[in-house]
Amino acid sequence: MGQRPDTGEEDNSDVRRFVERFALALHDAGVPRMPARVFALLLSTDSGRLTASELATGLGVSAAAISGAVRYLVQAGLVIRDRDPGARSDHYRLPGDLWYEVYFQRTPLIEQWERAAAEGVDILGADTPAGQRMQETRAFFAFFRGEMSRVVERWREHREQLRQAGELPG
Amino acid sequence: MGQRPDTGEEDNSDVRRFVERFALALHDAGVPRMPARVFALLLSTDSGRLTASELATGLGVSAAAISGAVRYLVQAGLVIRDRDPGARSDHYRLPGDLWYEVYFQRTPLIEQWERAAAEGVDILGADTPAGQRMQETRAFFAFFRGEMSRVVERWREHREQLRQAGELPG
DNA sequence: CACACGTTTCACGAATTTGTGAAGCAATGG
DNA sequence: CCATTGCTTCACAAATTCGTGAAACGTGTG
Repeated sequence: MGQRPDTGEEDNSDVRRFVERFALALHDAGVPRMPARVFALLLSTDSGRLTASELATGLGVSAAAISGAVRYLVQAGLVIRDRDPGARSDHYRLPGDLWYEVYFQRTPLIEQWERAAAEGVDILGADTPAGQRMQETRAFFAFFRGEMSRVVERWREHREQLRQAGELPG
Repeated sequence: MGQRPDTGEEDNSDVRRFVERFALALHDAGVPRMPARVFALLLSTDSGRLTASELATGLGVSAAAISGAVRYLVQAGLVIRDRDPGARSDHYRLPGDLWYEVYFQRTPLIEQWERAAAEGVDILGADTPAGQRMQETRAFFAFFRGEMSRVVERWREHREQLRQAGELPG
């Protein structure tokens, strides 16, 4: 954890325990284990930006584990890979507008659910009780997808208010 | 699948494929495999209510697998266990207001995330960049929890509109 | 009351996920 | 140009999850 001053074993141990705990919560939400740990570690660093080597050291795992994890996170849009000109190392960093991006990246997943439900209506029969329940399920996902867009826009507004009220750093 | 007329192997096979597909989507969202399959099967039956034995037959698995799965779903509040007086079998059914209940049951999970983030602020230091990012994370979850309550209330209204417009069965 | 039924629990094998060490590959820098 | 660096890939072992069959348990019914 090159970005954190090492203020002692106990402090470091608290942070590491927190990282693992947060990663478990992400895992419960469906994120595979190593990507969850990488994301939680990035969240817990001052820079929000680490090399693969730093990630491996910070989590106490091999470079191979990091390679798989960051591939997942980059593909999911949860982490951005960049590199300074002339540098040897890729850096992995959090999106600038973090939670906006995280939830924005959920949209294709919800669309996928919506399509699955729509196909379910055909398969089950639009005039059957099961088909009608599935119709409602499709309508819910369509509705939810639209609402999520609005929620994350409102989050930005809300965050701005919190910043002006001094409750979040600006 | 006692509730579905068996209209032929191909039709049944489509439904079963759909169930497995939907279950995979639930699994991607963090639901363990067997509970996801049970939930998807209940969704796909006309009654939305099956015994353990019917669930086992419908999914082609053992009674033991169903026992574990329904324990998870009942504890998560996603399925309700009931029994007719004098019957030998428990039935497992979907909540009446399905998607309202599903998302309502997510609230404790969001609260858990919020608490984890609050603890992270302490651990990382409220005046560090990492701590401030975690402060924003906590604020996001608090905001999101409130918004989710509103979203599911709005869903009910929206669904009522769809019903009156004839786009959903009433 | 005895028996059958409908699970649930237990012990464990099968399947899948996770993460490793070593080799391979691409590119940086002297 | 070439040695070194910083990964990525590969083959596979370790860990975890998943699901089974059999036994145990609780209860409904004749």
